[in-house]
Amino acid sequence: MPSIKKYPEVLAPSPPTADLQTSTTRTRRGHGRVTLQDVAEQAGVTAITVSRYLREPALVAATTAQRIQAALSASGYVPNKQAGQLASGRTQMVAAIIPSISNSIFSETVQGLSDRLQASGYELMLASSGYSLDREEAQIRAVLAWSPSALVVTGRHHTAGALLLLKAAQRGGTPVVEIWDQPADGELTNVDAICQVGFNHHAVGRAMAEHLLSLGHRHLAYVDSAIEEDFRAHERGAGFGAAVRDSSRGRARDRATVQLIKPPAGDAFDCGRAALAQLLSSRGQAITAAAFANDHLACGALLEAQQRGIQVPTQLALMGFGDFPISRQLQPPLSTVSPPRNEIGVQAAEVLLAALQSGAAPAHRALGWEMRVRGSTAKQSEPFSLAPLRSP
Amino acid sequence: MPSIKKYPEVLAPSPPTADLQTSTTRTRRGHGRVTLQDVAEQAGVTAITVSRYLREPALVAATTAQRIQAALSASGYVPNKQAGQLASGRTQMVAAIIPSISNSIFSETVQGLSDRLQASGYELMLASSGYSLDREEAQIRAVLAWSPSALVVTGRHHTAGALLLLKAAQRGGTPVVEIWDQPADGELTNVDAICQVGFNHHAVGRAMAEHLLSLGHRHLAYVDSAIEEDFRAHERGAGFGAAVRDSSRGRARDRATVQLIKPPAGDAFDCGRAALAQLLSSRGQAITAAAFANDHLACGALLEAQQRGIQVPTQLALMGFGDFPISRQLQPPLSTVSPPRNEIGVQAAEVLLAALQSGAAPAHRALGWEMRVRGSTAKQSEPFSLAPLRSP
DNA sequence: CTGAATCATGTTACCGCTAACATTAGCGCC
DNA sequence: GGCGCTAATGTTAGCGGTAACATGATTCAG
Repeated sequence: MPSIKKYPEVLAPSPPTADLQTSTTRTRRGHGRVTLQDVAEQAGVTAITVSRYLREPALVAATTAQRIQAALSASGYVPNKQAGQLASGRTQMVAAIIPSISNSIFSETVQGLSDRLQASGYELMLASSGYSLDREEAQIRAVLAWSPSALVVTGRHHTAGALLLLKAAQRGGTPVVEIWDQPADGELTNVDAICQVGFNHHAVGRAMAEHLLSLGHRHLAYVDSAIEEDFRAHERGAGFGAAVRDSSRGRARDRATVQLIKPPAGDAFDCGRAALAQLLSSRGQAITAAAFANDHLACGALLEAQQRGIQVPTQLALMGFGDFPISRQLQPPLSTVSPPRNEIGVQAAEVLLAALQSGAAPAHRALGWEMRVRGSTAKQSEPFSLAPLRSP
Repeated sequence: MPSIKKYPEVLAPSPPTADLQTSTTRTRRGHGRVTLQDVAEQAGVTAITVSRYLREPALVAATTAQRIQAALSASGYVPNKQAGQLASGRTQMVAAIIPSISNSIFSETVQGLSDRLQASGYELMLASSGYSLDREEAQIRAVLAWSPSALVVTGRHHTAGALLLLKAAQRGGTPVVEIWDQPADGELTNVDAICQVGFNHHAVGRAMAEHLLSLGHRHLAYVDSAIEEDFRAHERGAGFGAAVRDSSRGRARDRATVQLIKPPAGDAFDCGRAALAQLLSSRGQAITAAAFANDHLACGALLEAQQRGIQVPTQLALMGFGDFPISRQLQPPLSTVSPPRNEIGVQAAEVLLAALQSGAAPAHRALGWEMRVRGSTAKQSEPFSLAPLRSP
């Protein structure tokens, strides 16, 4: 008596959705889902014809198409991407690894990326590294196992191992793009470098310094991010410092000074508040203007200044980076640099989609940013040296 | 003369990473990646042994394990999840669909979800519906094609089609969880309802009203979200209204009134500012306290009040929802309700992981929230009726 | 009316991995 | 020394699709 081979735990005892009989020839496995085969049987064709109908409807005859369409909707067929991908070697998925999902600066980029990709039929697989390069490497490794169509990583700093993986992926035909960054001036961009969609943070730092210098400030500070691995913030700081030093090159007097302040870790607004205290207690010449690694820090300082009765910008000018919604709401509104948060995501998607279509390597794309000068760094009617900040 | 069948465009002309010869028997396809087979040949075993080593190292002999390990690292093998999933019927991926990625309230939930899932070896596939139920349905359909291990959707409002898909998935053994929501009081929860991890927004609305009523306010307003499909905000409004009306039930005098205000769409802070204007120009009894659909709206109103010289909370008490970082920074700090933003993600992940392990349906989980009473609704020394807001 | 071109569909052989079962070797023990 | 038992590895047959090629039915030029 032939024993009926039993299915491994079939999770759905009831047939899925509609009551078409599952093909009787099934021998061992079968995960209990409606397959192309099932649809094809119902429509009186073979699986490949249904497959064709789904991918290129023009290839099947109109009458067949109708029968297939009917069978499809009757069965509630859901294609199996895994199978399709395995067979075709193509996935319709892009993996992205960002430092933090909850950080608003990246979440808008993810939104742009996701929207643009979905519009072209790609899914997004998201991982966050928590600003750790080691975790980033592990996650690159993990997502590569899904054979993504393309890969998005944040910034141009990676572990050696991660870089190997990225370059190998690139060579293997999986476009890779680094977002939110561009090499600093003078840094060599070698040929097999990874495509970048972003902007030069060093230049942003310079521009911030130049803005403050142009207003007559001579004793400046840059309040860096508390996050060790926020390389982009550090780089803006480096640019800021370089610009200040350059401005005094060859001068005997009226030399500008710059101080780098590193706040303790914690809530960004609170960090900003703490940084203000440090600014006020700076030894030597009193600081009259400060740039911050991001708007939250700057807003914290601005609010703290308000509470301490320090006049902004008269006694102390402040500016941020990021152009967060809150920044223009405060009194005075915060001067800041507006990066193309959403646009970076959209452009990264477009660069990747173009590369996927053409087969060529993705192309760098330098994006613009804007300085938004507002009340917190408004022009002074009086020169600063005449109204110095009295340090407490 | 037997013609050699050519490969379809192989994207990587150079062999991947290491220079082990690809198996010579390959006939047609082959996407040019290192396979288990390749590793197995190098290690002198068959593919299944390598597969076992990777999944359950204890099952292979120590000496074999060493050879396999050597072959693995020499080849730079990256497993093919698609193939593994197709064969095993199991994916290590959870799909989540949220209204908006860039909205900070959800991004923290996604962070919690992602972190917890990754800790258990699951990947996260993310889609955002842009607060549209139709797009949500389309995206549920799309992600189901990836046979996710589990599915996360936001809220308990879905199109009829989406609901069918979700229930079918659930029956098919794919756990589904709705986050950020719980049914309102009295709403029937039928048996095959979908698991929910969140809290009751109606109750939050009630609590907000009760807080304001307990401070002596009698003329209240709820400023709703400008987003049509922010059902949770509407529900808090409904709870708010119900509590106000309940408080006056059976009373002849000193009855409380409530007004629902819908701000125009736009930047949340600006909406809040505009809402303040509406509050001040309300006909009838002057409003002395307002609750907002979220902290951004409330902060906007608070800032606008500051600029108009309206005393908060003396003339007008304000409270928000969400407990965003900025809220406790303003002067006066904003009273608000603190939802378990991150915790919802973590708990959703745990509920799903538990369901996946046990095979049982995921369990509901009601999460707590806290009211944070701060300066913007501080207790009055004088009863409010004696210091009414002079409407302009 | 015939043969080439075209259209619509089918057949076969995989993609890379794993479940289920099969086999082999080694071991202890009466 | 043969038996059962376990440990380690192998064999087979898929998972559910799709690429490449094959085939049969039409169409149409000459």
